[in-house]
Amino acid sequence: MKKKQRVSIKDISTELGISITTISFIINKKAKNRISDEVIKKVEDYIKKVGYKPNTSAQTLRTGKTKTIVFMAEDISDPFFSAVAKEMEEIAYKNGYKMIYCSTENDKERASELISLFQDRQVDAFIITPPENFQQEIQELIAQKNEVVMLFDRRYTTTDHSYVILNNFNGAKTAAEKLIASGCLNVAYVGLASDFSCMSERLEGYKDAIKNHQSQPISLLLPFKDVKSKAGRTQFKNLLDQHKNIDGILFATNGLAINGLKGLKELNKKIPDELAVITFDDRDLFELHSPSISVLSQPVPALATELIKGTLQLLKGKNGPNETFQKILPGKLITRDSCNLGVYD
Amino acid sequence: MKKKQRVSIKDISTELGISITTISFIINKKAKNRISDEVIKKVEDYIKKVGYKPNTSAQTLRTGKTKTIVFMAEDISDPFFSAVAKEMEEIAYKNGYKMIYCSTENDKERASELISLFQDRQVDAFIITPPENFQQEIQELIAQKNEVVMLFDRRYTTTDHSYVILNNFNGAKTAAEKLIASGCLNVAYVGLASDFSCMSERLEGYKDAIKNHQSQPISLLLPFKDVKSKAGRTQFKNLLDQHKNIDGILFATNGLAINGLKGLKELNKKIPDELAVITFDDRDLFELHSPSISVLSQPVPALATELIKGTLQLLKGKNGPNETFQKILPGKLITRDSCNLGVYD
DNA sequence: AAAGATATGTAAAACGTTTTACTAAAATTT
DNA sequence: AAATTTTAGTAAAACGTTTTACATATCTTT
Repeated sequence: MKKKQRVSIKDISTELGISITTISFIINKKAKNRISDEVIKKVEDYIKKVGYKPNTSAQTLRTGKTKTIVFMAEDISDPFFSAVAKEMEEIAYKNGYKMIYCSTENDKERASELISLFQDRQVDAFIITPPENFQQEIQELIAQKNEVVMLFDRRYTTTDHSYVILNNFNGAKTAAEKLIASGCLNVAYVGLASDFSCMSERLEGYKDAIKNHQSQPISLLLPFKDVKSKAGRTQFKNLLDQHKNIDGILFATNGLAINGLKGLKELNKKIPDELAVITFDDRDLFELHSPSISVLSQPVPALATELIKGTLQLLKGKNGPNETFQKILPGKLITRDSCNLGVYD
Repeated sequence: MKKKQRVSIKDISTELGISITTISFIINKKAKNRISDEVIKKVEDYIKKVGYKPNTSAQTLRTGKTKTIVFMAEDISDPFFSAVAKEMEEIAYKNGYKMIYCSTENDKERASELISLFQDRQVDAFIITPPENFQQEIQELIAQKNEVVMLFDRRYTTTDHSYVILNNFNGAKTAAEKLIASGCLNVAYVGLASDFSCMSERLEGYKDAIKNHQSQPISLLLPFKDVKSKAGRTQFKNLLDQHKNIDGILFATNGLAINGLKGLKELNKKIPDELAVITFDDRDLFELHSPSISVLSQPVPALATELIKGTLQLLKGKNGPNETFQKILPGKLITRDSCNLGVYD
């Protein structure tokens, strides 16, 4: 019923007999040394009283800024990304920014379309987990300098840009070393066939950990499309078949681990007696699994905080348009029953 | 480097020597019987050529419409809600709408703040899973008629409004009947102490299923804050302790089930031999669990499609501002190992 | 051929801000 | 007391649309 009429600066102006300019200055904290304290107080009180809120579209139209940050995740319904999204949203709002989420599905075309769409909508910043083979597009996006660009989860070593990522090398190394320490003699690595930095870094971390412990690395790199597929599971089982001596597995993502665990269940493999397991990315599934699965967990709150704080800092742009923000955060090994081999020695 | 300059209607106007008005009419498909086909084609071709996209803020400023839909979920990082969100986003974009997500955390204050915030931002529609004790606020929101309001997952039977929900009664009944059919003699219900319609409907469905099979219903209703807590788990264990004869459990939400399964693990209860289990809401965790857990799964794609289609329909507003959109969709029982008691008879 | 109808188009106001360039009065300096 | 600076404030343009009200030319009817 009561369609309440929004009050505009003009309304305040006529009501108080003060010019629009003056009021705008006061609202935007540009009134110091320009407007008397008396008038400032009068206006501020009135604004509070009537609950005035500036019209966002008018502000955007005038300034070209939308106060909007886009988070383009690989898949926003993935618990890892959605948890990060949720944390960021909180901080963004407190700083007067709204966030929009979307998913690339690791699809180049889709990602390009989304970027173009959001550029039309004049967003101020992109936080992106780029799909594969996307370096060129990211470079162009950065070069245009229309928006702040922050990469997440993946970075390019041959381009200078802002990013927040996990210390993937150390994480993988720690996890693989844990498997070795638990008594594994032949640790295999199951990862993604991908140009993502995080994937090569994890593989390198694994290799570094095992180099003095087993004759050669054993790895399976699946294409993205097979992470959750039966075909992927078959390839995984084949690996175990070809290398009967494998007694430990490091999964590079939670998706790979879930599919892998399904495969192990189908093969009736006993964890950890026959095979110890550690995976990247914690999920409550892993805690509840029988046996519970050890994980290299990503520090979600810290990642989210750094991401959004870094982005906001770049948006303020105090250090010029070429400033970058780069953070590499350590993961944390959570030991559960899936790698307790040593216990049974 | 190449900051490409956005082209405006005015640019097109001066370039083509055609008035702004005419061009606007053509863009908005209001040119029929007003402008010659020749001019229409000329303008449309030019627009395509230069890739003109209207400035959203200017449109909003002029029309008061933002082409934005807010999805206020209980927790957007919950797999169920984020899956629904993702599906809706897709369709919304295709229809020229963008979506914003946020989480109420089942907190009244927070929900009110969010609504107020988004009203300031002039969003066009709210899709809401209301927190508890929020009926009054929802009623007021609807009465203001400034935005389209669509409820999800919960509804109020004493207010006329739009909603899309699961057929909770039938779902709970089907699940409980399955437990009975599997040989359970004493089925307990673990739910939420809540004024949510879905919760009372599920409880009723359970009661209806068991009324001719066991002397009396056994139920535990936990407060929202204890769903994931240790305290909740303790209460659950106490229930089992007080009713030694319980041989089947129906969990009303996946959160309750996860915590409950942890409790059962701590008690070393054998599923399904000692205790059969079914829960609402499928998650890959349940498939992977040992034994795999039977679920009453919600039809996520259908729910999402109905939600967004309904909202878009109301936004078009062909049938006046008092039109409502109400859909109740059936769930699907997915039978897995956790209720295969009968097999062992 | 005059009157009316139709086809084709445009001028200008409005949406609500921000910001540049200005004015007028008061205070300070010379 | 004149010149200068400071203080306190404002007018008006601009951002890019949509839409109302109007204008002109052409066609149709009488």
